[in-house]
Amino acid sequence: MAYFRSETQKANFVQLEEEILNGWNKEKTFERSVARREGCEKFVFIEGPPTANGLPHPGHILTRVVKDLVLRYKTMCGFYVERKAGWDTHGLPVEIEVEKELGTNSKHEIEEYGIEKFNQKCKDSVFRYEKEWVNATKRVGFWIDMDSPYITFDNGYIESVWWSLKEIWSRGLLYKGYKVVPYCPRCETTLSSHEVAQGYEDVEDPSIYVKFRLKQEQIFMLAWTTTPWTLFGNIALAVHPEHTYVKVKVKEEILILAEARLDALDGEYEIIGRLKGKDLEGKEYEQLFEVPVEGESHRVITAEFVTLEEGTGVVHIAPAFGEDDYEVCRDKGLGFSQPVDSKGQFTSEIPFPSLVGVFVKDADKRIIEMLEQRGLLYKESTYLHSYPFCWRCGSPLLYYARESWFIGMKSLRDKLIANNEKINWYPEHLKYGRFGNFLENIEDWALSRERFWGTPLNIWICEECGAECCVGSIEELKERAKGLPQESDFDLHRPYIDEVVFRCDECGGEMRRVEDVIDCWYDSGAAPFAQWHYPFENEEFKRNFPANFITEAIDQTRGWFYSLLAVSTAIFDEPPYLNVLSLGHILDEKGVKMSKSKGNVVDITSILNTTGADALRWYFFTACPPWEDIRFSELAIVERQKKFLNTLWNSYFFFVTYASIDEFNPAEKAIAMEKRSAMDRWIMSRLNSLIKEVIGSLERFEIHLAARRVEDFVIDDLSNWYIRRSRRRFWVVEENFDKDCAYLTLYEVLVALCKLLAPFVPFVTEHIYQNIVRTVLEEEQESVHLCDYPSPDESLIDAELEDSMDLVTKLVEAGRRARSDAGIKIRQPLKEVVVVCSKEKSEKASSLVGILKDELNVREVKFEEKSEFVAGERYKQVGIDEDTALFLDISLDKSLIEEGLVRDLVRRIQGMRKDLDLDYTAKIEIMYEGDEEVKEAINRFSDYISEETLAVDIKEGKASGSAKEIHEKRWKIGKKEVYLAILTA
RNA sequence: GGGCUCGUAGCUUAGUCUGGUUGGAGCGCUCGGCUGAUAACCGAGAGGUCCGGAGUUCAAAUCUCCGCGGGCCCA
Repeated sequence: MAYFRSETQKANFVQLEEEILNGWNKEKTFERSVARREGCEKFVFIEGPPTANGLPHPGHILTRVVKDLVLRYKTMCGFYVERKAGWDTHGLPVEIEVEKELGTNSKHEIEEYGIEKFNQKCKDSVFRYEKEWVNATKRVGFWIDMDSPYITFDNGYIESVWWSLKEIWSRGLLYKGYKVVPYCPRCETTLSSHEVAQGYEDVEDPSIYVKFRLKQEQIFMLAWTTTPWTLFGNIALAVHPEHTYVKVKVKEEILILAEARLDALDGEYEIIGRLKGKDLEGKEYEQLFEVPVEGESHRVITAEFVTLEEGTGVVHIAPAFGEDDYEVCRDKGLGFSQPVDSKGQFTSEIPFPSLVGVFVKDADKRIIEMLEQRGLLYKESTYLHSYPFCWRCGSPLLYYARESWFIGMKSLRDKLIANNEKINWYPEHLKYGRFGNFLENIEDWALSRERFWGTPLNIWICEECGAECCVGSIEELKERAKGLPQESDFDLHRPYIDEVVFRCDECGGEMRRVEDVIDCWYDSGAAPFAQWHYPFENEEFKRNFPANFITEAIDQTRGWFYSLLAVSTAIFDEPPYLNVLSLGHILDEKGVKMSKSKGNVVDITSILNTTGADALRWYFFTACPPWEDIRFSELAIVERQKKFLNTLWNSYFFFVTYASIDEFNPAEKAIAMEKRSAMDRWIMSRLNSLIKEVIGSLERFEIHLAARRVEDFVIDDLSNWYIRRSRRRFWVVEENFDKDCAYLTLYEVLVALCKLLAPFVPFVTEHIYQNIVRTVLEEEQESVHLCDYPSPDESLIDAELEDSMDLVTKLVEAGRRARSDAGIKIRQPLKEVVVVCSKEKSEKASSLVGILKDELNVREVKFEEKSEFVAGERYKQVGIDEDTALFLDISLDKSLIEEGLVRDLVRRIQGMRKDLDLDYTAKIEIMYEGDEEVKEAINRFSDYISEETLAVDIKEGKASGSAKEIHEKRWKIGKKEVYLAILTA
């Protein structure tokens, strides 16, 4: 009875994977793999939540399989690895998708449409492609709990976020300020940096040099700008404290500018004085236009950001229209002026009635004219630079100061840096590179968004006295807001929350919520605790913090990787994760980023349906280091499958085919390793060396090295050497010890390989495991994914033996080359090969001499020392290294020729068996016709021929009759004509 | 425009941190061999300005600087 199910030589991976998926589903294998480790040391993972309002992209799939590999590996290593899925559901990108659908173009239109309806649409849209996400996730084998995911729009999640914001607020870190943000005056909305990045275009803007007259002196500061309209908001002029400035006489006027920027002047000038920038500090100048200003203004200040690359070294500062401008004015305690409204039009604050209500960019020309008239324009030209435009409507964006709520990250800078110290980054350069630099220069977090679909900012302000109150829980909300429905399903989103009004504790006035929602990056940054509804439900969070591992693509460095660290540092002063793997992106075949607009996004689903998930996974793992960009190639996926998965399959196929024939049962055999052959000990040694390397690489997230090592092992060591060299041992008909050793060794290697590869290619390994383990060893785990990861058995690693095999391989290669050079095919037996080498080497190789003999098809292998061997003419020589060479005796005699002829005949008969697709065990009869030499050779070697070809009878003559099936062919072997026929029942 | 990163045969890549034999593989190509040996395998061959330039050094794919190109982030 055969113990193993027989297989087809060609695997149908797609079908196999679907069967395995069904099996896992039925057996609850994932759940059991997690549960089995309950109580063990935890390996905490946080899923970076995707948004399901679009289809999953190849990059998402890559991230998912890398996560899966690591989590499966850690589970098999004995860790308790829970995996909670998550969905990111808030934010501007969601709103924009809905706006597209509704055809709205501004906030105003949304309000008209109704916030309630709009938010409902947003909520509906975020799971539009949930099914596709779930299917793709399952199909690629990513084991994650999608039945109880965390969802950022859930009340419980929002409540945790609120709690955390209140923590921050009560420490005085959540404050209201102004932020200069890119703003579309037509859509009346701020844009995210991502949107802004999409809209840069090269444009020509005016370039003007403006003269600012110093008070009490007939001297002008010369400043340069490309945005004349911002001059109405001018508050200060900035110079660099250390650079040299010059007073120059031009015609009748005295101008001040940086010495290094004298090029900016036209015509003749005379330098009449030099001074440092800091010497100019505090000088007051006359306002260009009479615009009301709150606070101090119109004096010269110093700033490090002033450069000498363009302009005059004197920078016009308008805090309402520039981020640097705003910050420097704030730092120096200067005032503020905002003569532009939210539509980008001048307000009545400016002293020119004809410009009131005019769009700022349209006013440039007239402003220049007015300067000219007042004699304040030094010169005018145009300037080509890149400027951002609204990606939706094409309007030029304005940098515009808006009221905004901030988290004071700057004051947490040292803590952020200290916490980053505790994190291992893969690749390492990010730690102090991109990420570290970012932390060094960290800015306060602009948290609020003047939008609709997001976690509402939980701050209420008294309309009477301005008192602030931050609500940290639903409980607190209900307490404060009389008349709020007490049922628990009150939706915390806008617009409902907007209607909740408090009574002010201070003055009894009405408190209303700040209308903003918060940046959705804060939502996902809160995932470590909010996914467990901490602190309202405590236990899970405490066991799951900090996380051991997160991984996402490189673009998350300043995204989620940062928001996690920022939130966690602000609230717990702990790093939220200890290891972070940053993945590269997937580019198309030409190395260009995949994007919808370019239409070069690959359809992963079709690859999964035609080639399979294991092949895709293996490609991702082997293609390059995980942190580098992959040039995606569908052809390469198929190639790797052919190369690796097919070879693995064929090794397995070879085993089950012969193990079935021989009714081999591993449960009944136990043979100590030292009793097995050198070949067996060698492959086991290689296997254990491999296990060691794979574990080492995986611990460093060098997934590509681990995978490539296994691939080399399977193809070179196992298939092309061990199995090829050992196959005759399996063909022996009768029971014998050596055959048992071979079966047992191959079996053990395959089982270990299954476990080793299970995290990489979970489907095919499960399939193989089910057939070769579960069928015979019932006490074993029911799934390969429930097994322990292999650990290397050092006692089986024999470095010396591996060395010797290396040497033999080299000798074989040399021998084959010698044959090739001499034009003698391998089927032709030769008399001897002489290896000239050191004594040390010959001792090494001597135990493996049988392999050499067989591979090179020679009757004898001799070892000689260099000094003692003189090669005759009949030897073909091939050098190996300085003191090693191989000499092949290429002389032929009658018996060698005859033996060669016999092997040729056997080869033909085997070919004919294959033509008929005969069963491996089917017996045949042979009939032949040929000359005397053929007849003699066949007679002399009839036993050998019968054994090799499973012939029960060999007769001379032509086949005829109808009792048997006849397959006949005429062959030319060398110069001889031979007729061969095989007869089968 | 700035920061980080990658650039090695037609393609995919190892080697770069830690400078030192003749820069290794695989796919593809040419020739030969082998096959109850798997869309496989073996041997040989063609194919490299190691992105370009400069520098450091006895010696540079490797270290430094300046460019060019791709990618990401930021403006």
